[in-house]
Amino acid sequence: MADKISHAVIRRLPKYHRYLQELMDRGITRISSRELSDIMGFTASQIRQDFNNFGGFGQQGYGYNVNALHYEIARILGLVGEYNTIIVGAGNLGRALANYSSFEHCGFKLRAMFDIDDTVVGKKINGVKVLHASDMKDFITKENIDIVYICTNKDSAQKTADELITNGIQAIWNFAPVDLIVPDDVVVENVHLIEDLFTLSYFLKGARK
Amino acid sequence: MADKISHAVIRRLPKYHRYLQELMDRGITRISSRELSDIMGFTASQIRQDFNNFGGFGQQGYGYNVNALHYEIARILGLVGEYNTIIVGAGNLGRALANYSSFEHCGFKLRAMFDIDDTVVGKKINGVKVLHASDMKDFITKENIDIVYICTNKDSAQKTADELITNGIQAIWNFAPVDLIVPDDVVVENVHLIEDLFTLSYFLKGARK
DNA sequence: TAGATTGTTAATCGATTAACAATC
DNA sequence: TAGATTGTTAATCGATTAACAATC
Repeated sequence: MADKISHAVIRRLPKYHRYLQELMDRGITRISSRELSDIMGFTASQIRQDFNNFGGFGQQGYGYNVNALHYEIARILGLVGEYNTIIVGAGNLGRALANYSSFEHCGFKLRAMFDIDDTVVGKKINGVKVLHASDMKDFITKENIDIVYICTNKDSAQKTADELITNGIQAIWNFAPVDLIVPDDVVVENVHLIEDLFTLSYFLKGARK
Repeated sequence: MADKISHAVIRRLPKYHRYLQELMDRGITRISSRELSDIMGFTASQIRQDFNNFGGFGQQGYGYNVNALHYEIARILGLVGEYNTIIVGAGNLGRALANYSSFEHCGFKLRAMFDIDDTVVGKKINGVKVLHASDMKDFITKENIDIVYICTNKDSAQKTADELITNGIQAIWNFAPVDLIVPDDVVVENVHLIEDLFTLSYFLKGARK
């Protein structure tokens, strides 16, 4: 337990969370690593290894309690409380994310959006105000913002990130097609959609040959 | 060269493509693995290994020709021609993707959108018609559709995928929060946004401790 | 108790890094 | 030719899988 958990393990946690949620929804209260292996496609061995990075959540001869395990993983992922979030860039993508209610349901509360375009500033999207980017600094500190979704174009992304970090932001969800340069204590999660599409293209080409 | 290229390598190709594009835009015609290492953050050794999976694109004592290398990677990724695409699900996410012109610029041409909701069917989004899902089968075959973006809710995603595959679709970009079950010759690329957000939450929680 | 299944150590596998001979 | 840098082999590192003793 403890030490440094590998990135590979952490990336699997949300998937465990999702499948355990589904089991709960179906009223299943108990599951073995073998059964979880069957439905998730990881090996039973890997599943046990993964969980044991964080402690012994199971019971020999029985398996895992679905509810308890789900809760533990939620806790590990930091999903027990709420996060305050904002979106920078009220273009198509920013607006789509604002309309996406799944994040809200999981505790990621959208407090405002920011843009520099006067045609959107002042409007509301899904009940959330679009403010001018010049008000961002004040808003972040006053409203205790935890996470920022960067939905600007690629040329503004780094400058935006710099300003956010200066004002204490430690978590950025970056949708702009650039690799942001940030200090060690800031975490960035990139969503580079076009790169996923290219990967798909690679395999499609292979399948056609 | 040849054999089976590892998934890890393939995932890096789009990033090489992006950085080489940038170098081209800046008028740089030549680069060494060492220099590329400096700007991309991969080791020079890894870069050379990666490229050599596909053949010797460099020249000893000189490095790599940026234009030639960029072209080779585009070719490997299958980005030389065009793809016909459709979107299933004209909700917020589907509409955002339809409005996202970057994909078009890279050769992924959106031919139509499909939905079952009469309030959107018949409308146009960014110049693309929203058709009724019942017309999908015909459209796919007539218009030679290569790639489908699934933007339905999670309950409809598998059924949609099944129908698509029955009608010959071999590449799916899945935005619904489920793991689609597909035959071996069908490629699926998942975008599970909420899982990325959970990962961000994990690291943010860690940074705060 | 006997059976089942975890927790955990050891073995294997694959990916990354280092080193260097080949060669432009 | 001398210097630079690739292509490629060997060494290392890390992650996955297998095995099994612990134990519920």
